[in-house]
Amino acid sequence: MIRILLLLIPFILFAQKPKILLLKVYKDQNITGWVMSEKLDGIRAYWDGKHLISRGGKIIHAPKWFTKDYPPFPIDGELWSKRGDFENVSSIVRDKTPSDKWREITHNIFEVPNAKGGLFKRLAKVKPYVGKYIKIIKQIPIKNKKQMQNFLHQVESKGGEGIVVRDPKAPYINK
DNA sequence: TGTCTCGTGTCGGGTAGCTGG
DNA sequence: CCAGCTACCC
DNA sequence: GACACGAGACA
Repeated sequence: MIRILLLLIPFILFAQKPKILLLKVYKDQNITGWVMSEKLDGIRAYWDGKHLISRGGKIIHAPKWFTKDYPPFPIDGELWSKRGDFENVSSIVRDKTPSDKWREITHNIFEVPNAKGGLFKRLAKVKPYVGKYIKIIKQIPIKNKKQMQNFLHQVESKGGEGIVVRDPKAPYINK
């Protein structure tokens, strides 16, 4: 129906590799008190503390210098460059022998697996590591439905894919 | 019974990688 | 080097 | 990801 996506509260565990949370289509639930962010159209990448792993569990060969300052704990986000550049990002990121084009890429974090507390507290753990390549996706508190619709239209007008809304109080459950 | 939701399966545009000629 | 097919991304 | 279907849940 609508092009808004809702983050699954209890999420699904992937076959073996990454424990990834998936998105559901926004229905019409109470989202007051929730947060929203732009849904970036890039490549999902999970950092397990040592390697970047794709949604399907494949290792993403990033240059040494790209992951040099990554944290020792897991973080999850989207490899992205700019709007409407998915094919390019896909190409860069999936190259087995990484090129200098990785300079264009940023890893936009939206989750910190295994961390305690609500979303903001978890994301705060990443702050010391934010730099040229690691970014934290801005989470905007939702005041009401209208404000959310405005944000969605704003994102779409800029060529964005949609927005993600989620409950910041929900902990990251590790099943 | 009709409607809505959710899980599963298939297909598609596009690129990387492997192999054989 | 190139065509054809598989594997992955969303 | 986009669709198409079918099994369940619900009123």
